[in-house]
Amino acid sequence: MNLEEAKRQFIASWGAFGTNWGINRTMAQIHALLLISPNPQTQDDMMEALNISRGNANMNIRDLIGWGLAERVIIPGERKEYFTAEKDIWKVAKQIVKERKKRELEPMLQLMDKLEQTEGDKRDKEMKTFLEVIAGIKRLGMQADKTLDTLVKAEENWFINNLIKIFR
Amino acid sequence: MNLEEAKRQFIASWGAFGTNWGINRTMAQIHALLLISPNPQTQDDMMEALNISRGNANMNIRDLIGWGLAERVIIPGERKEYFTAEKDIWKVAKQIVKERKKRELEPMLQLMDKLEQTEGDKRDKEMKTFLEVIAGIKRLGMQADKTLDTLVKAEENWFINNLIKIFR
DNA sequence: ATATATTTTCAGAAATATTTGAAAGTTTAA
DNA sequence: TTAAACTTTCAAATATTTCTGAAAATATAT
Repeated sequence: MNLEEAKRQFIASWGAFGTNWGINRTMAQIHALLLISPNPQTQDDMMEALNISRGNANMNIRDLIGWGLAERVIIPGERKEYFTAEKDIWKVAKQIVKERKKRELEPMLQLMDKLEQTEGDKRDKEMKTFLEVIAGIKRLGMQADKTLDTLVKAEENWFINNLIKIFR
Repeated sequence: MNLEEAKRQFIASWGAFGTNWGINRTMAQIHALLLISPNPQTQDDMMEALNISRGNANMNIRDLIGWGLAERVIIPGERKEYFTAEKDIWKVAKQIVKERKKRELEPMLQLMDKLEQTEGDKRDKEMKTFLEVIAGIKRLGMQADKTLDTLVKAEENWFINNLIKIFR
């Protein structure tokens, strides 16, 4: 397989992969494109490479920036804006974990706190089952929260060396 | 808040939450319903509780079973099939990790292996960047694969006690 | 100031994913 | 058997998400 074909396949697969994780295809594809581009890209570069419209490109580039996965680059003397992505995959993964934690785990824990306050007879079977499930989710969520917090602060080597050793 | 309202909200939120993770709303809602139901439920129970059609219920119940998150229960003397879900959230989480790993991580690593074979001049900047990204993803993926493998074999307490201690 | 380049917005169009419901299939009881 | 109870299937309908493209807004150069 040659490079062009490999890139094409990487971008397509990354997009499909994103779809399974609630990330829109174009955003994942733009990210993939930036990952494998040695130089910063303009919006027009991406529109052409991925065959997408101006509006779509613009919106998804900005979402990527919102996720902390891409950033604007100023190139002196150039009128257009350029964009790049962090290429260290470990940092990328940490960033994604950090964002999803903030956007999803934390709100979910708040909901559990609220649902834990449900009023009713705790000897009732329905009530008991409900509260146990809520408590279980909360407990797991809190563990995950703590663990991921530490994870995003960890350095890669530290992570590999320790975690893999522990998990043997 | 009373129990009925709390249940309603839990089911709705679980469904919305699932959506962010590439899981269809109905499947997540059925799962939520089973989680908080002390007794096994029939398809008709679920159709009524969630206001969904027969076909939708049937298809998603079977998907849940395919994910190992629900199972059929035979109740002697009853004609209808009943369904339950594992209520230990730690086991549920492990099961989800196990399935997603099999369905997504493993195929992704296979793709990286293939893309790593891309032919071309390794001194070319485009080529170099591409191969480095692929290698990075592969490396992270393999770590995750190993780690998650051990995770799904771990017992909850063991996990809590060790991991949280390590990650301090 | 004016023109030109570039970015952003957003209503409608298109694509994708989900759901319905009726018909076909299967199982069980008598 | 036969019939009733129940489950499964899937084409079409619906709902949801994503994408387009042209117009508006903004920024930059002359």
